[in-house]
Amino acid sequence: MEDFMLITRPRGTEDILPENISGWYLLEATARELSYLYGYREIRTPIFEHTEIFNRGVGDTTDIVEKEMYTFKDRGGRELTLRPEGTASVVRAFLEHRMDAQGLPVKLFYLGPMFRYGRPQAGRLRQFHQFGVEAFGSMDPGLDAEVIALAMNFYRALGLEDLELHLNSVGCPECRAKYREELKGYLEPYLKELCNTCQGRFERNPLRIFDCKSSVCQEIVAKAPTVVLSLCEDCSDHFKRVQGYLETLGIDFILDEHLVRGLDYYTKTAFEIMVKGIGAQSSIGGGGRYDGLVENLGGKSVPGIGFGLGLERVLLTLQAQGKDLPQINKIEVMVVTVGADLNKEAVRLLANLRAAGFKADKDYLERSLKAQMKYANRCKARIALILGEEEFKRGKVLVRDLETGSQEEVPLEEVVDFCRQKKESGW
RNA sequence: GUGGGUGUAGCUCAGUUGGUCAGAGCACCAGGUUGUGGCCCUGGGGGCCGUGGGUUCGAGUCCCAUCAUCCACCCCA
Repeated sequence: MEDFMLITRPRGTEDILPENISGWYLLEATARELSYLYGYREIRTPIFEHTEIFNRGVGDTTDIVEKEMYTFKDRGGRELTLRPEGTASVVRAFLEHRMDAQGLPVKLFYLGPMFRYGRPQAGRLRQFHQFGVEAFGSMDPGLDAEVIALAMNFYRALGLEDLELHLNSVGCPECRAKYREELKGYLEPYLKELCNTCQGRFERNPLRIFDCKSSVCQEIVAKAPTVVLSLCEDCSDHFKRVQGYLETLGIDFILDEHLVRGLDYYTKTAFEIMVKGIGAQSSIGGGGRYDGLVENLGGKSVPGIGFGLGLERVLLTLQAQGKDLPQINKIEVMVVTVGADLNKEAVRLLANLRAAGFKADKDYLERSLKAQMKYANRCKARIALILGEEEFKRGKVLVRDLETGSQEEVPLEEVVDFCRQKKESGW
């Protein structure tokens, strides 16, 4: 192993440093609060699963499965994969624990790291984090709307602006198969004009040609028949009712007939939330219905719907839109000593402050008063409690307000209360 | 997997056609103020100039490779 590897993080991973942690606390807290508000309960599944779960769940013709998974054998020879997304694992857990036996629907949410191997760029990492929800057991289009509303409210709670909700229906296996043939029929005459990748997609997954960014393909596909027109009655009705519920909830959406999600399991409702300003990546979340997935993974036929959204991209968007995040790592009170050895007193006072709920600290480098004050300033402390020889002999402590610069003597035994009062009255 | 840009101090970056080129600002530490932070002044510690080869009397500078990083394609969150 090269030396540099010892202190270099693996490509496409990030250290989240103390100065950047506030945003994560905010996202995680918002996700949890909102989920519970909507009746979703948290589930934590392993970070790796049997590879087969993803092959079967996500679909083995998808890019994710074909070339983006971290797959390895453990010492017992098991084929394992670091999860590239959340849904397959949650469905597996749903089945393994017979969660349907407790009555449907089952509404779950998760928060955690996902892994996909690809060239890193703005908004794309090999280890990234998602917040997602999954709801099992109901075909009600109202549930589709609820899931979408939850996602949109997450962004709104954080103050994000200029989001676009793209909505489509990819139909059920029956009408999709029918549509697939229709689309192929339309594309056939243009086959040679399509870009190389799309020529390959023609047989395997012609719907994905809609996603192609080549202008030639876009032009051809622009006049292609759309999924929506070939939806069966059930799917078409479902789609209309989802839209009706969204309108009821006051959620704007853009009908996007070209929206095709990259995971194979979606049926009927598919959606994606787009935003500008975070580089070439514009999708900060997406999801849809997956009525066949549970059965596919060996369970009974239980419908499901969910979303997954990328927390790094949400953070990038917050930054791009100039939202500042609350600082949670400020020290409130710094205990400072000067003169004779008052360290024991300082330690005692510090303990009392902390017991009273103050974020408090002291110097441990035997630094000068000046250096200690500087440190207090750097820690953004509001108050410096200065223990000086002379005051201490009289049983007093100097309380210095580092923001206003005012300073007064307070009896040692009253100083914690004094700080509390200052804090309660807004310092 | 493909393409392009960039790697010099903890950070942001200067460094002229190869010849004091080891630099600045910020940050850090100390002093000015022998008991008081922020502003100011003075000083200090810190660099295998990403790594390995090559060209040359001489390479931070040119060439090759490699790694890392950023951006884009691809794909998606």
